[in-house]
Amino acid sequence: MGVIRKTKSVTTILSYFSDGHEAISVVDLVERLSDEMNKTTVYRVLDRLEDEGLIHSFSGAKGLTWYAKCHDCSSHHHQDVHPHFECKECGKVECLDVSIELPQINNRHIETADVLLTGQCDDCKNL
Amino acid sequence: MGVIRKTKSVTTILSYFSDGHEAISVVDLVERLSDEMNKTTVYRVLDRLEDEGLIHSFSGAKGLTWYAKCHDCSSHHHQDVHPHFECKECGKVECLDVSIELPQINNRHIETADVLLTGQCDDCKNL
DNA sequence: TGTATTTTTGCAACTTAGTTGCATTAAATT
DNA sequence: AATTTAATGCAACTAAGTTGCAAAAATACA
Ligand SMILES: [Mn+2]
Ligand SMILES: [Mn+2]
Ligand SMILES: [Zn+2]
Ligand SMILES: [Zn+2]
Repeated sequence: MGVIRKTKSVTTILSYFSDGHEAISVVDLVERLSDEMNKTTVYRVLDRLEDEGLIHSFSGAKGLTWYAKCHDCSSHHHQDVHPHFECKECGKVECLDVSIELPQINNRHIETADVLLTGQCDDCKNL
Repeated sequence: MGVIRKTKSVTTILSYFSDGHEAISVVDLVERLSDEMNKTTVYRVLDRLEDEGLIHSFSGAKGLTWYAKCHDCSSHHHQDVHPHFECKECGKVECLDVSIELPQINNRHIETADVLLTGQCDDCKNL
């Protein structure tokens, strides 16, 4: 338990995740791998990689699912709590290297905070 | 321009929005109104009501679209920037009466912040 | 080795939220 | 009342994601 099998699909998909902070949408990945593997496989491999704490998923502005590399997670310890940013101009999505403090709200017990910021990325700002 | 026509559908749908802060998912609304109006009508009426600043939409944890009443918006001025809360136990979704300050992020121009908090609501906490 | 067992993959069919085109109905303008 | 405009119903569609099952690949183990 707790070790991902490095099948061909796994290796291929992992190679799409840069060490940086840029995310990939599942739709994009399915499209780009369409003549290499089935979309069901893409979904299932991403699922396993997330279970093992290698990548994490979140929803973008249009409700699509995005994945990005985890930096300090494992299957036991999922600790990647940061905002995500989506550029309205070019559509790029990235993890922000900022930590989120869970707000205290009256009469509620807050467990998670999903923060999605949108605006213009550096490239698009300077056009 | 800028005035919603109070058709039967509009009145019926508006009656589902309490003056409080609880949200309704579109799916739920479509289901509850299923023998009264077509789902396309529900989507279109919600759309119009949002355009006029009477309600606002956002995505819940499972990617569904939710709507809630706006408190200080109009068709000209959409100003309802607050976090939303989804209870993991009972599924209730509500607007939180707290304002969000847009974070400053290096090299990016942030325009909007969507914050979704999840956890336990008051009712579910005390079970 | 070779055989049995387990895991992964492909494929087709399905589910579900949301959208679109078009004809009909209702409301507002004149 | 006749004309114009906006709202609705309906059926068909789109797109993301899921499921069941059989085939293929990887692993275990005699
Ligand atoms: Mn991230
Ligand atoms: Mn709200
Ligand atoms: Zn950009
Ligand atoms: Zn609750």
